[in-house]
Amino acid sequence: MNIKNLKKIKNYNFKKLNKKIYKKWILNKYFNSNYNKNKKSFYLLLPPPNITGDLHIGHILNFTIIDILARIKRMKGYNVCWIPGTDHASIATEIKVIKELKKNGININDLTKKEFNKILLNWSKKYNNIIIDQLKSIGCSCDWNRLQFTMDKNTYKSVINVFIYLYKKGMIYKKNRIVNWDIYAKTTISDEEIIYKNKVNYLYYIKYFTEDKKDFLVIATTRPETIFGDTAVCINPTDKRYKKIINSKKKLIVPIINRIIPIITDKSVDKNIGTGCLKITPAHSNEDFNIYKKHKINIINIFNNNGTLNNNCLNYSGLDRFIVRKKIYIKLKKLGFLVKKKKILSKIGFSERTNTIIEKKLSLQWFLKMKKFIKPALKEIKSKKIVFYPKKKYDNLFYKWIKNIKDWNISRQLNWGHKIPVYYYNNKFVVAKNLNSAIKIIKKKNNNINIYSIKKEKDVLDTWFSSWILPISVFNGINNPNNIDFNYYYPIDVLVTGNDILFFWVLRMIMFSTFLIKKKPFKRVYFTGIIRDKIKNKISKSLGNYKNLYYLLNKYGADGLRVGILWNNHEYDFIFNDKLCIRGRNFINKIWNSFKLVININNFNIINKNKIQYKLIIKWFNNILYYNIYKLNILLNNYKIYKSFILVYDLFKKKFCSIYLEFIKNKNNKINKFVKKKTFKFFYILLKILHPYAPFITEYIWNILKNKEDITISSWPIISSKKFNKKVIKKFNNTFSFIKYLNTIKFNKKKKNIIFIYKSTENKFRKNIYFSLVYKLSLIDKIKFKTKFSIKQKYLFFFYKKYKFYLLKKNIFVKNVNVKIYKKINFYKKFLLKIKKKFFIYINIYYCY
RNA sequence: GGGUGAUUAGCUCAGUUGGUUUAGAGCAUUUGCCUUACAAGCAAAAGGUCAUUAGUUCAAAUCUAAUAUCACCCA
Repeated sequence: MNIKNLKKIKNYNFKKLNKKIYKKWILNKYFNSNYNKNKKSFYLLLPPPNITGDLHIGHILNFTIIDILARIKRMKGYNVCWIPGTDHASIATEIKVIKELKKNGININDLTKKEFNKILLNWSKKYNNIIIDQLKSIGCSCDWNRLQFTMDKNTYKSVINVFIYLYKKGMIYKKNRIVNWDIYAKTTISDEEIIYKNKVNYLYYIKYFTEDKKDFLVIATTRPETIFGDTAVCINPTDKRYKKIINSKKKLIVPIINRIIPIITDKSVDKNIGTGCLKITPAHSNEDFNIYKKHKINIINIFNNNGTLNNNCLNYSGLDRFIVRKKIYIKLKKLGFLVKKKKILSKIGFSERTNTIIEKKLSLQWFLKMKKFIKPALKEIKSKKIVFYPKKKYDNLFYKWIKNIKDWNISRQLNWGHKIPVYYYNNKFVVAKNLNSAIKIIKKKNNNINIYSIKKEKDVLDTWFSSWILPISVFNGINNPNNIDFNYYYPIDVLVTGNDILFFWVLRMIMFSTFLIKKKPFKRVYFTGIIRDKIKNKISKSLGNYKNLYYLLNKYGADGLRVGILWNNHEYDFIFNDKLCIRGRNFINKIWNSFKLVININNFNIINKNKIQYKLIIKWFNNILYYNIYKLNILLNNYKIYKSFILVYDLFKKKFCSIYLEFIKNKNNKINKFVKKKTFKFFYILLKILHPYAPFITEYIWNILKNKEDITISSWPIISSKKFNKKVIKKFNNTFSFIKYLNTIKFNKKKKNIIFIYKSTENKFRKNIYFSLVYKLSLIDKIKFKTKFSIKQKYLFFFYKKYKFYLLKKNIFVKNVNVKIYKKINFYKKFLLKIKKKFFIYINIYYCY
């Protein structure tokens, strides 16, 4: 592009240019990474976004941080391999698609399984493409040759192999247990997918009469509709209130259904909850199920999969659980069994995905034994070889989780996901890679079997079953553990993720990797806070409380968006709004305009004279630039991304633009050769350190200035502490703050202004302040040193730090003399009071003696 | 109930192992400026019992304790 034309362009046109720039990066294969034994590897993994929809601002924060790390490491000469991918998100996607179909008037019950699967597949393709396009538009420097999808052939194969491996080790089993049942999705869900909410509820007190109807117990329950599943009433054996009735060994009659049930005793019953009598419905509560196992009582399931009551519930079968609750309440009241109804506040579990109340239900499911994962994972965490940023105490959290870990329910009653590799025949089953190998195994056991009677397991695996193997499976390290790439790159150098999936994903990856290959899955974990909306809700796909990414990109540009989102400390949760992006865009604009000025300087007339002020300002910026880059590298080594950005922003805008450029530009269009050369040098270095944060605009400017070289593959500046002098920086800082102070004094601009200072402090003053800069940047024309002052008539004195200086009265508007001085006086008055107070106490004590 | 973190300007937040400067930015507000990089800008002003109370110290936004409020995680 012609440089003269550039001057006319007011703003950087990101809409036109960003795509071109990204294409160029891809064409030059800058982001592709291959095995290279001479280079240090740097492995990054994109936490795969769910294909439930497009990306939101929470993803952008996460991915921008990864990109910054990737770009810096690449410039530092590492072989950076950033693997992108998407997650099939079995339950989340399936629910989303069902809802979407419903909107269009399609009921999934009308579709065959094949049709439904086809729709799911098309959905996944569509959103895969959108997500990839969005990742590219924000400038993510991923290796697209290694793109992953958790339902890809390779990952599928890995998942199946892991399942078979664990099954052979005896760690996977099928059993009837109490699980969390989502009545809308009609599947089990994990404990972690339940959200507990405080809700107003009622406690119903119900009379259970003894068989001879002479006596009764009062039972308190929040769920009267479950009386159909009652098979016992349980009391704490130490509860004195019920000693008589327990000893009488009478049995009870369940109201309405008139079932006869025993009274049993168990220490696990809390005497203080309700009346101390607990009705036992073993099929619908974990605690009740445990009691059932101990005491050999009956078990009765009363719910259908959709939350209605089943055939065990008289004429209530087929009705919804909450309708039955109301009906039972009325009936109990009518028959005189109800003692009272009490309002209480209780926590009720909702499904994260469908927002329906979770039902506990006895169900035949696949489980993974977790005990064997504990030891190796604990060992890794205790050794503290995995470093967490920001540095916080996660150890206790991990220990707590690991200690309380239960067997993992890995089966889900869904269509979308990895099918469990199990084949049934004659009420038995085998575990096998595919149907053919299943047949072989079965035939060995029973030659007479009819092949067509063999049926595959319908259930799929929990989404997280493919996620926890991901760091290994992306290199095909499960199917082929000896491959070069896997051994070269593994483990991940930094995992960047939100702290909300610490348990779901981070801990499970540690458990899997340390168990299977006895290696940690990552060296470091960088946690970001969670982005919230105006009312502090978590921004998420399921809430839909975010603006479309393309809207933000069109309005503020990728660079503006990246910079904007970095402007808040993301170590904690923070609230996002558009103002951040405006700030980001304005900063990008500043970069653009500084570029225009630098080009302008290129056309200035060269002069040989070099004034002392220019020498000084270059000395200053030289020092300040190298000092800040030195600090920047320290911050980056400690993974302080937010602070690093603030430093770069401050250095560029406050120091370079506001001070340096303002200083050297002039109306005469003249510049010294040395100044010109230095200015360009500074600008190049600044572009380099800006590049990871704002990759597009810096690349574009670099291309123009450096004649088509690319900044992406330039080298990162590394500065030794010898390149700057802290004392010099301090002297400059003093000078600037002195100038700032002087500028708060209202001078009479028409007269010559002279500062007078005591001769005795001259040396100190000269040591700490550059006079020539003071002359240039303030209204002071001269600094003079004197031995005597006639204060009252002529002069007014001021304090700057330890220095006392004088100005001629006639040169100042006396009324406007610093208000802040009075503030300081107030401060010292208070300070004095404090001391007096202390003295007073002291004197009092003295008098006591 | 247990755990973790937070409380600084009207709003959103920085503030390094206690002292480097009068506790800093950005937005919003007020004032002055279309100046040859930038009005998406420049120059400046106003705005703070650093949640409260006590303690340690020559010195506390920073360390300790208690209290209050809020957020998140777990049961």
